[in-house]
Amino acid sequence: MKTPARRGRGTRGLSRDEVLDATLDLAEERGLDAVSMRGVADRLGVTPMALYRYVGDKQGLLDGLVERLITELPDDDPGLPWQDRLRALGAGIREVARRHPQVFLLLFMRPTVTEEARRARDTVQALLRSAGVPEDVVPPLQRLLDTIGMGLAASEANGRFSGDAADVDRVYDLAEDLLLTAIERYARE
Amino acid sequence: MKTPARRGRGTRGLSRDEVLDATLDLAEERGLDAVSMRGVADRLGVTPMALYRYVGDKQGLLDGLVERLITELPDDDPGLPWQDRLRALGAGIREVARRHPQVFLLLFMRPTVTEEARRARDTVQALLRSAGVPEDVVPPLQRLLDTIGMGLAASEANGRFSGDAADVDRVYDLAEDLLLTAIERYARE
DNA sequence: CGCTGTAGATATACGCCGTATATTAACCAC
DNA sequence: GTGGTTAATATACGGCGTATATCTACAGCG
Repeated sequence: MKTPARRGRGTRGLSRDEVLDATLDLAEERGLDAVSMRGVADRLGVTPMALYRYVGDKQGLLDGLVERLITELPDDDPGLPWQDRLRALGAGIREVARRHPQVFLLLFMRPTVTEEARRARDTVQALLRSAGVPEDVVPPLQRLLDTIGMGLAASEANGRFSGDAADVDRVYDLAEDLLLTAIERYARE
Repeated sequence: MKTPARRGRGTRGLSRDEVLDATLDLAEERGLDAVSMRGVADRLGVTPMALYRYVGDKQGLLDGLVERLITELPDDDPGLPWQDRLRALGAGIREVARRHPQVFLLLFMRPTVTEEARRARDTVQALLRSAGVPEDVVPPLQRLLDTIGMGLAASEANGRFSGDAADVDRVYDLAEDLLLTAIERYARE
């Protein structure tokens, strides 16, 4: 047995998924500031430079993190009434933001280009269509919806809403009310 | 003349305002990543350690930056109709975000505690009151307003809205429409 | 005027970061 | 086996935040 450790020199054993798993764990445990090439590599029992093959560079690592965040969102169930689907989506976003407060902010910095992001966008647009929103309003309204959901979740998770939990809930209730009536109004026209 | 340079060793010549001015300039010219203790110090012709007396540490520097961002918002004119005041505020936020895209994201990470932030919050609340929004709805609605404005501005300035300018404008129009009718609805009750 | 305490700056150094470059070791096809 | 390729390591560089120690110009006081 020449390779006592799990991975020898030229052995292919690492993978992009493994790297991102470790990164997400690290971010959850010790915050985004603790996410460094060296930190992730240590957690994998590997040299920092080994990561570059799989994520390109540090920015690529963060992009991968964002990608993962989106996949943590709950699946949409098109069978439900659109109101319930909207609420479920909101709750999902809120939970993801709570789990990864600082990482969540990265969502504001990247355009919707990855496959996962596209899928999430299409989900919301399908939801709006099934609510009866006319086609030309769907794209901008989807963007507005995204922004409000992400903005609220980011604010709460990062402590910008400093009051007690009940106050924060009121803001969410208000947003929900506002959005539901807006969608209904556009659907009626 | 023993002190050829403007600031000799023990001369008191630096100030917190001077430091933050230089920081904001640097951030605008070369982005947030270029904002480092060394970078700011260089721009002031000073040693990095000299900054610590005025801003505490790097986080304090960034907090000061956020504070400055808020003061860049346009002044509110209570004489105007509340609809116009709301639009002016939105345009102001949008412009600040455009000028300092990355710095703007820091707003999501800090609670509303500084004097400047409090003033901005009170402005929005006063606006809502003068629109006739009942007292118990004012605080949560103000938070929602803030979040939507900041979320849209942050998204646009950081490139999350990838489409052309007309598409982005449509989102803002939609938000404005949505908020105006919502405020009117709450004011009527 | 000289003395001294102190405030405001510098000098130096440490450990961490991202990553460019060069090297090495395991595997594959022939 | 042997050569080429792939996936890892080793090393090094410049920049970062900042702890610590030092220095120096001034203020207050006799």
